[in-house]
Amino acid sequence: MTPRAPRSPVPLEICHLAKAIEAIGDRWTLLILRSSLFGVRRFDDYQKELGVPRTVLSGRLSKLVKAGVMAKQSYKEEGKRARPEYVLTEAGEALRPVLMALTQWGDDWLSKGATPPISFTHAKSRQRVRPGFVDEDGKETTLSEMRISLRR
Amino acid sequence: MTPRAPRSPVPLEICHLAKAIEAIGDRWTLLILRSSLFGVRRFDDYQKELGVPRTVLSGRLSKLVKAGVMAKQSYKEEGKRARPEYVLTEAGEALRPVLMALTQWGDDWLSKGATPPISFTHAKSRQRVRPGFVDEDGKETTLSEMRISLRR
DNA sequence: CAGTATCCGGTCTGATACTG
DNA sequence: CAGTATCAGACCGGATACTG
Repeated sequence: MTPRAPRSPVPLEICHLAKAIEAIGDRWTLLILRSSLFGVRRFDDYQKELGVPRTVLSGRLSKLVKAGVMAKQSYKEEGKRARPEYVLTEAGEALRPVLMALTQWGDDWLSKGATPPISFTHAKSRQRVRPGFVDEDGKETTLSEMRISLRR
Repeated sequence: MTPRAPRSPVPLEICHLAKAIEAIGDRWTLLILRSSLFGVRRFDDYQKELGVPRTVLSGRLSKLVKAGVMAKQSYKEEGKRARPEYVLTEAGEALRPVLMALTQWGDDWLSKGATPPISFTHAKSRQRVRPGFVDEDGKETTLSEMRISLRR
């Protein structure tokens, strides 16, 4: 276990985790990202699904666009006029594993015995897959095999 | 890419990701968890490191204890009197991979070319490790090989 | 140290209405 | 549909003070 420390080895101001928390670490933003990872793209669809106040939604989407996590685009369905949509950028899509890991944490620790409503398996082998860490060859590295290095 | 959908396939009320966001998805809570994963345990140490208002810190720690993510204990150093400390439970410790994944997301997308202040490598091979998904044999499964199943 | 209490100005939340 | 406007109330941020 981690020994007691009066403070973290990485100062807050240069910590990339702290920056990530600053960018997406609030309730509505995380819920918006959840919806968009499920394919929701339109303003009113977010609003209806989450029940988020429209003003707040507007602000959060702008912030996500400015942060480069989402992009505002136009799409056009046949015979209908163009409408805006908010889609994940590559950076946003890269959050999928993070939120999947958080989903499984919820499965494991927040739901007393309930069968998860969504589960992740390997398409062919049907084995359950879980979040972990892999090296460049795709082999798992456990926390105890891992070395955490601080830049001086 | 995920097709456009008017709403998520999993209703919010039963979504374990939504529950996880409810439990730990706010700025201060995430920052507290960051510190505690680095070994911070005492009230004033959190307060000094994060600059969080004492009232807010008090509330967040209580909430985390109630949620089973942290525990309030006593510890005693030699020759000093006992003091409280807030430590991660097993559930809290299980968040380490989630926040490590978020850290790497920050490395990859939030910091224009800056060398990460903290990095994760395999202790022996010295290869960089990244977050991913593994099956029961510890072999990586990519997102495209993965099957996402919904419970009916 | 480890909190709780208080105060104040600001932002966020939530509800509803209005517009292109 | 996709927003902006408005408004009351809650919560937050920051400061400071007080207690065991």
